[in-house]
Amino acid sequence: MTVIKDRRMDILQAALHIFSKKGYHNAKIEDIAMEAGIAKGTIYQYFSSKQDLFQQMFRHGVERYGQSLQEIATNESHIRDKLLALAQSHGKFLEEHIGMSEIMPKESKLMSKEMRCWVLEQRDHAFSSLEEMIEQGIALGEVREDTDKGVAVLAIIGSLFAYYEKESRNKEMKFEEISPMPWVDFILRALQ
Amino acid sequence: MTVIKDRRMDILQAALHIFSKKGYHNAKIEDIAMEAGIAKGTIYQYFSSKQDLFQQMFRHGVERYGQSLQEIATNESHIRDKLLALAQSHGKFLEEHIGMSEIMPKESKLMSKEMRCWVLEQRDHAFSSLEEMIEQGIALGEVREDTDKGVAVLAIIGSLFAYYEKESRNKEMKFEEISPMPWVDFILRALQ
Amino acid sequence: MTVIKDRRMDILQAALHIFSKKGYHNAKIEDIAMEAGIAKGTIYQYFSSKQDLFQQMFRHGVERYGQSLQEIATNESHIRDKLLALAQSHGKFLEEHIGMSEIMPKESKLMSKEMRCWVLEQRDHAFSSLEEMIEQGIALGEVREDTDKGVAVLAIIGSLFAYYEKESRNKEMKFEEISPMPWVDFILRALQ
Amino acid sequence: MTVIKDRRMDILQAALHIFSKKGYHNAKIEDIAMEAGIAKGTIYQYFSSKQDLFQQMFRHGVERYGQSLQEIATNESHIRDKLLALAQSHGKFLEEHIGMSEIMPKESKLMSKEMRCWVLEQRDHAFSSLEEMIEQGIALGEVREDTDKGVAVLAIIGSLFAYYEKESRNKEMKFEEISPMPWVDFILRALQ
DNA sequence: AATGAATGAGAATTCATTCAT
DNA sequence: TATGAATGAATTCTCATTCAT
Repeated sequence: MTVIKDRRMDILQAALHIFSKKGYHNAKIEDIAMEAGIAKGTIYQYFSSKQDLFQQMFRHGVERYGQSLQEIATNESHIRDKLLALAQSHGKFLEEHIGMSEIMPKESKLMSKEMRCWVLEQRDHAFSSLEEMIEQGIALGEVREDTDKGVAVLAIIGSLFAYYEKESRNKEMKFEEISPMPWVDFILRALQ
Repeated sequence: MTVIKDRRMDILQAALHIFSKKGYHNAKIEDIAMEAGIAKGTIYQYFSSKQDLFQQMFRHGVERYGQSLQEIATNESHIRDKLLALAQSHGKFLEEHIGMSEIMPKESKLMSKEMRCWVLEQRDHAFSSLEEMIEQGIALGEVREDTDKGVAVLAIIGSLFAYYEKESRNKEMKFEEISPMPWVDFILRALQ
Repeated sequence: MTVIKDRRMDILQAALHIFSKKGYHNAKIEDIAMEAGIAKGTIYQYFSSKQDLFQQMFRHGVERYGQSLQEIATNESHIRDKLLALAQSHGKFLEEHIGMSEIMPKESKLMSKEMRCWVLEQRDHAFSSLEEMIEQGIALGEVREDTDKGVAVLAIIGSLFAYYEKESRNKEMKFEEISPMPWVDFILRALQ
Repeated sequence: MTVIKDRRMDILQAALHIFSKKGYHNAKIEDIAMEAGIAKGTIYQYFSSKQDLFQQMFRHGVERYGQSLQEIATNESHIRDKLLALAQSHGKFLEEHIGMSEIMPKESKLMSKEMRCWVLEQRDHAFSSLEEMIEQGIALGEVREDTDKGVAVLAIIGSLFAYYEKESRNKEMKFEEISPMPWVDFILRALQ
């Protein structure tokens, strides 16, 4: 069985790595090519421009994050387990996409209007999943009925990011090693 | 009475505006000069480089944010009022510094090591103030004793950012017009 | 048979020409690129900066001059023939490197400390070769025994430059056409 | 008696100092102003441009050198004393105008055509004086009759510059402290 | 006359993109 | 299809010069 190398995927991976490490403007096409083990020109066989590469990479990452989040939010387990899984998944994602959360730029050039729309849609999807999670929690009697779902979701996401960011900076540990329990406990207190 | 124009301040303001709108790399020195109503070269009379300008602007913003946060966190009022004030101050700050939260880049070139340290210090100051706020709340019986202060602070900050970001994007309103009440209520539920 | 173009050499040649004609600061990178028949950016594929280009060009020229001088000074011929060869070689060199003698600048920025050292070393090498030439002349009875070798060498070099400079300016002839005989005769009188 | 400060002279002095130290292009007008103890703008009250300042400074230096040389060359003393005086005067001049010999650039922008002509004229004057010196030496029987005056003059000047340059670089002494005797002896051997 | 803040033309350098091999 | 040398638009920064005070 031959290993079929998917050049496109190699490049996407390399782009993720380099963009995350250096940010869009400091990442050189050549860096990415080198990381992918190919020549500069080859990238243009698969992507029409640096911007295109960035957008496709971004889209790829967002999709995967959204999927994983949806799966967790809509499975059958208890709210506590879901929050736990959410946090773990977030940590794992950060491990791979380290720095990605910091490169989403406002620059209109980087994000076409459609792309921006798509990102917001994806976010809304994700938020819907999480709101559904809250609803299920309410249905199961695990979450207080008077919970403002919208705010709860924002607080969950916002504090999750802040928590991982702070923890990873203070203790020099990998994202996956960070214990999500304190965060889960805190959130649960607001929900229950 | 002559109006004394403080060129340096003008430039700092213009820089804040342009950097926020376009991001560091897409903001041209000439844009900033134009916004400040001066010529390109004049900027270099007050700042040694684009990077220097960025850092001074950034420092200026961070300092002001930190001060306002500290004042609120350590005054005499109840926890609810403090959270409210915090949110309002945040909204007001975002109004002026629109987009600033999105331009803090990972790029090591933009942030000298000392600068980075200083920023983290400032953050720690801010976090300390907020932890103190929680403690006072506990002392006053307004906050549950078993609250994990560190996590609480992270959740407060993280969810505050997320809340304002989402609200402002959905409803097209100014930051100052966003009602902080839903957020305050949610956070209080976790604390009480 | 394809003509293999050595871009690096082309650029070095062009740089020599332009720097010689205009001096370091008035020589624009674009001028040099144009002279070399390439685009501005291409120069930076071969040299890291204008300064780097200057230094490499300079080093190249100095090396060649030093080699030719050493060969002449240490061969087997009589002192008169050596002086003659020296002058001819100098003329030929000036023809190619026209103006080079006038661009060696004091500016510390143009010459790194190591480069400066290297240049002085090269000079010392050259002077040693010439002193040896004088010694051989003494050994052969062609030069007076009481000759101060150090001063003689300086006088030879200094007057050689002055001679060619003056002659070329007065009579509008090429360097190679200038007769070195009057100079040789004068120097010999000091040596014999 | 009040000391009448001649601003123009102050500036000329400062310019000489700074241009000599840094070369034309690296000398900033502000540097010169600072050295002269005045403000940048003031220079433009006395000189129409940087170039004008350079030329006037240059002219001033060349004139003084030429005068001193002429005086020495045409006085009544013996050839040996004249050469000695020449060397001493040269050393003294270098002391004041340190580096000046290295800033005369080819750049056509720095030297107007008339200026260039004038410089060459001055040189011819100087050379005439020196040729006259040789002639007097011949008349007095101190110099061989068959001396090629033109070449002799060139050799005198060329070797004088080389001698001082080398000596000053090797031994770290001031120009005035360098003994001109070895040089005088060598030149005399060629002349006698 | 003296000042020095403001100006803006001009130059070095970078790097995404092209295209001949 | 893959390459990487060549390109040149775009941007930062410098500093001689001006001019209102």
